[in-house]
Amino acid sequence: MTEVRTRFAPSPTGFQHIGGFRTAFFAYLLAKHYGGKFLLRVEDTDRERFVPGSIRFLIEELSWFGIQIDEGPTKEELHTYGEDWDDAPGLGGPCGPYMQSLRLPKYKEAAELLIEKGFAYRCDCTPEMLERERNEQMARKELPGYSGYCRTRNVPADKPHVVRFKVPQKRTVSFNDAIRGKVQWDSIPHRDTVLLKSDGFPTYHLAVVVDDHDMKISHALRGIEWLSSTPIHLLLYEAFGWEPPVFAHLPVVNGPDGKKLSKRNNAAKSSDLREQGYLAEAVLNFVTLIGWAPGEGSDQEIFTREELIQKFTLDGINESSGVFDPVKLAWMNGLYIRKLPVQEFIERSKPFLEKEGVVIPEHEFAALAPHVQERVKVLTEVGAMVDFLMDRPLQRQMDAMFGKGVDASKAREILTLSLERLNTLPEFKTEAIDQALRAVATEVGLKPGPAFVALRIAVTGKTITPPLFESFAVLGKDRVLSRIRETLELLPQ
RNA sequence: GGCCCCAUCGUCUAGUGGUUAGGACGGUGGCCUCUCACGCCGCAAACAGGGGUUCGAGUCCCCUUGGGGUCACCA
Repeated sequence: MTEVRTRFAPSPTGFQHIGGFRTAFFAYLLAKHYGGKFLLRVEDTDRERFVPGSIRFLIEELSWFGIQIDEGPTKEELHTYGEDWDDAPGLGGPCGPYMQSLRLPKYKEAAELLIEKGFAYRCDCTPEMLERERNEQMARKELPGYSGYCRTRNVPADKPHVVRFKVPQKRTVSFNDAIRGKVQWDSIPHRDTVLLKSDGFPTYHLAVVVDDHDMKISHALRGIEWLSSTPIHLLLYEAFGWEPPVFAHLPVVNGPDGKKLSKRNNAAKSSDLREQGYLAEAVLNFVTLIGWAPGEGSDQEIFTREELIQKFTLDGINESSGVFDPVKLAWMNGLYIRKLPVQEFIERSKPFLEKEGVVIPEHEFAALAPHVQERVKVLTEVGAMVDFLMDRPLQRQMDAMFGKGVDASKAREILTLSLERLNTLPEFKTEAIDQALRAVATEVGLKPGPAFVALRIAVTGKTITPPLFESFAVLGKDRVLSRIRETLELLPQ
């Protein structure tokens, strides 16, 4: 088998949503599975839709996911677009440039070749003429499309023109899709389509065929929306006399509302996920599982990147569309957070704490980290879990203190007794606090649960916190006692 | 509308002619328990419909229905 080479070929028209990245993951995983190469090619053939910053976004996100690009735009190529930033990677490779706007001569040459061979022709029909033609066709209830008026007119090269592909009307075309099996058309559902635009830029059809061939792409993975233009591409390969790659048309990823993922959909943007405290490895794992499964009766769903590479093959890809379920992602993210070594959990949490203004001594956070780790699904939840460690006035949820046999006077009793017992503790450590407080509960005639509600709120202000005794131990005797005293003042008589 | 793709619990999926249709998320009941989580145990929940083929269909074929895509000098 020749080298497996796949590419992710986005157009820089804005941010990529999670569905776009899944395409990249699949291409990457496939290449790596077979020990091949994964390339990034920028399909910037539409100058009007170009959005500055989108290439940078793409490369940085891929890097966040830990995906190494083997070949792609060089720093100079990026620079051409003002997409250079300080640590832009210098990708490059033997098949460059990797930005289509920098490959214009290649497309022109290819178009000329096709004209010479009689597979294409120049056309100088104006947009107005085409529009009129289309309207007439619609009026006659015909399928709209170019009539082929210029096929035999021999439009000279020095006049403004486009180059059109001479699409044979009566032809059977079929190919073997790696995911769907044989797909066949008994006639070509396209008219003479444009290959080279009048501004000298290629259309997608020409560019993708020329580049995939030029870059020796072995497997072309793309969204299923491309399936219906595959006949054009196949015909183009035939006209050039080139061997087409293996095509794999991927199923769609929909949002939770069942509609195609878009900017409107929540949680569709990878950089948002990062800011929301999701881990790259969890997102990679989860997103790969939309439309792919290991098969063979396996029900494994937690995979390291290496396992993914090892198990990923095209026949594990589904043919039907899937839904991106943020709820399950959150679950999986929680799983990944819990699997993190504590120290790494601490490190990864830091930026989030900082951003939320939760400033606490590292050793205090570290002491509670193991408990926090199993209580959060996303890193943005860490702050609220430990901010009671900050030295600032507490906002206490006083009303939550009452109920289940606890009224104001009972609360006072609990707090007063706790104050006394904690104060006389020889060692302010978890175990000792545990014993002392349980004894208090017993003495006031309450079960630990209800009794500790008052203490929890008194000392942390909240109803939901890491384990109580550990939290007290970290806070230290002075802070705990003074917070209890403060609360005593707040209690109604 | 023509052409093409798709169809298993709410969701992600396993299944490749013979299964009590399995797992996971979510839901729900319980255990554990200082709150919240974690963990563990249980329950509910699916083969879109109709025809074939076959001794036997979730699995193969056809039709219907329902989704989706595509028919540009956008990708």
